Parts: sequence; structure tokens; C-alpha cells
Amino acid sequence: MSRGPNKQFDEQEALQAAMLLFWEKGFAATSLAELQARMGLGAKSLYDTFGNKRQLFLRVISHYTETVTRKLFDSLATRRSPLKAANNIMQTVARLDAGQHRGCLLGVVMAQAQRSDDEELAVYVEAQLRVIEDALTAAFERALQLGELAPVLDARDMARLYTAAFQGANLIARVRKDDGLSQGVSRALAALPGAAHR
Amino acid sequence: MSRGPNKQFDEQEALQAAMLLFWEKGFAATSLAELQARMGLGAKSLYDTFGNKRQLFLRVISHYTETVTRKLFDSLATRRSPLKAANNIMQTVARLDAGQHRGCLLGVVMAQAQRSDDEELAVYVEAQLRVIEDALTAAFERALQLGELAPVLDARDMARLYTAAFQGANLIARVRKDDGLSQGVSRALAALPGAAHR
DNA sequence: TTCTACCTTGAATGATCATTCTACGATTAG
DNA sequence: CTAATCGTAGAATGATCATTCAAGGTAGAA
Repeated sequence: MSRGPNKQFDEQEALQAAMLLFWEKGFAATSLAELQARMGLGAKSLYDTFGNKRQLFLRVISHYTETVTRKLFDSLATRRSPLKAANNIMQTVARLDAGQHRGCLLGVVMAQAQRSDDEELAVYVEAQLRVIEDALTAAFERALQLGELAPVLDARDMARLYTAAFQGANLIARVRKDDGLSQGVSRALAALPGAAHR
Repeated sequence: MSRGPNKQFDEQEALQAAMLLFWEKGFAATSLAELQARMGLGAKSLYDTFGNKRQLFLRVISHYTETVTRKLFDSLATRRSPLKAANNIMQTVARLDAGQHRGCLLGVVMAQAQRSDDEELAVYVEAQLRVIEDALTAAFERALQLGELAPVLDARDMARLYTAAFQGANLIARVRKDDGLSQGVSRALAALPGAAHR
């Protein structure tokens, strides 16, 4: 089929590098020059492969949800105790290196894309966020059925609190150098009403 | 003293306009051309009055904390019931227009200034955030003394949860068009252990 | 080997960026 | 009124931006 040489770079590796950069600095503050340097490819290759900056950014967000987010939240459905799984996610966030914490890419995007500004981007991120909220809701409903949780709180409301606390803690971790806040959030959530254990 | 004419614009009004713009789009995505248009002054006046873009941004953040944030969180110390005051703040956030919600400017800044990237900005925002956390902590300590809150949870941990949930809900409100999440967060927080009423 | 196709490199492009400069207009003291 | 002074407006500047173009190189097919 192909006559000439194949690409000399790995698309996944390039995406990963682009993700880390956008994750650190956001869309507007990331230049093509930096992207080329970190992704290790020239301008032409970048444009031939990914289209343009915005399309690359959209692919990066997909890459993020398919790798980072999915890996983190899959445990909600698979683990024995959904309540412990949910609290483990907060713990994981809290344990990441404070001081050079990148937070959550979805949060970074939300901070720069208002719905009225960039409708397409906002809708996409909102959908990804709803996946998280739904996964948490399902987990808490399962926890209620298992009797892990007393029926004082609505499962969806709890999921919403977790989602907001998760995003907030991630965001704040970008500027704090100690992990005190995330740890406190984690402890407070673990003591929610009905969570009898621990 | 002055021989020539005085300034033809109100500095506070100009700051307010700049704040709204940075609040919507963040630092990097906001251009001087837009700032001039929205603030209603020419390039020279802008630079003579505020220095440069970054200095203007720093002044905008101060303006934000002195007006928006302060007005919102002062009720924690003045109102009779600190617990109700804290929950009212969440309610206030939830009630804002969904769909064109700007969130919290501090959150927008955190999303684009990692500690390792822009140390000065990160430290300043972190300090402002700690003011909020401390105000909430004091409120919850007072609530414990007043017996509004059962001593199952540490006051500071509760404050941390509120701070994170507040930032997270604000952030998510930028992309969601309905206020369901903020309302859910508000309900869940109101049902925290020890909060007997409602 | 030789040709062909594709990838890479790096310079060119035009737009837009933040910032500064120049000229004009308005105000007030004398 | 006149002159001095300060604010304003908008053009000029050089840097940097995203994007495209032109040229060379390399791998595989014949």
C-alpha cells in the first residue's frame, strides 16, 4: 500500500505530550512552538496529523477522558464497595504531588470556556462531567441497596456534591503546595451521614 | 494643582469592566483591544493608569476580592446563625443565572496559573482562598459552640469541604445551563451530620 | 539502481498581539 | 484671551502568534 516511509512518531505519545502541556497551561496560553517542541514534531507533521490547534485540543480532551478519567472512575462499578471506591478517588486526588498538581483537565477547560463563549466545547465538557456524575450516582444507589449508606440523602445529590468537591479540590491543588485541603475534603466526605464505617 | 483637564473616566468603573471581561475569558484569551473597548478608554490612558496587562489583572483580582468575595462572605461573621449563613452562600451561587454563569474569578485564575508556572499569582490567589477557608472555619467553630452543629466533624475539615464544593460548583456552572448541580450540592451540604435543622 | 510517494525540516506568511509614540483637543490659571 | 498642561485618540512598532509553503530526504517497489 504505502510507498514512502511511515510516520516517524507515535501518535499516542504525541497526544500524551500535548495533553500534559494543555493540562498545565490551558488552551490560549499554549503556543504551537511549545507544542512542537514537547510533541517532538515539526509544524507540517502536526497540522497534517491533527488538523489545527483547536482540533488537536479536542482530541486531547478525548484522550484525557479515555485514559485519566476513565481509569479513575471505573472502580466505581467494579469494586465491591462503591462507597469506599468513591472515597478512594478523593484520596487519590489528595495524594498527588502538591505544589505541581495539574488538577483536572476538564476543570481547566471549564475555566476558560463559558457556555456563551464556546458552546461546542462547553457542551462536550458538560457531557463528560455528566458521565462522572452518573457513575457516582449509580455507585451511591448501589451503596444504598447494599446498606452501606443510610437513606438520609438522595444518591444524585451526593453524587453532585462529590463531583463539585472533586473539581474544587483539584482546582485548588494547582496553587496550594500542601495537600491539607484535599485531605480535609476527603475526611469530611467520608463522614457523610449514613456512612457508618470508619 | 492640576493645570489640564482631569480624567474623563471613572477608575472604578473601568476596573469593574475589566473584571467582568477577565472573569469571562481568563487572562491569556483577553486582548488589549477588547479591554480598551469594554473599559471605554484608549491605549495610552489604559497604560498610564494601570501599567500593563498583568498589573491591570492583579488590580482586577484585588478589586474582585474586595467587592464580590468580601460581600458574599462577610455574612459568616455578622449573621446570627453561621451555619445558615454558610448554606446561604451556596444557595446564592446556585441561584445565579445558569448558562451564563461566570463562576468565581479566583477559580478561573487557578485554572491558568499553576504554582510552578506563575508563583506570584498562585501565592496571591492561594492567600485569598485561605481567607475564605478561615472565615468558614471560624463560622463552623461558632456553630459548634452555639450547638447548631453536632461535634462529629472538625470545623476546619467542614470549611475545606465547603471551600472545595463552592469552587467546584462555581466552575461547573460555567458550562451547565441548568442549576441542578449547584442545587444538589446545596441540599447535600445542608444535610451534613450534626446540622439538625431542615 | 531508479523512481515514486510520503514524511520531515525549516523558512515564509499574514494576522494579531502588547506596548509605545505622536499629534490633537480640552481645560484652567494668569 | 493666551499659554501651559494634561488626557485622549489613533497610528506605528516590533514581537509573537497560528498556519502554510517550498525544498530536501528517505524508504520501499520495480
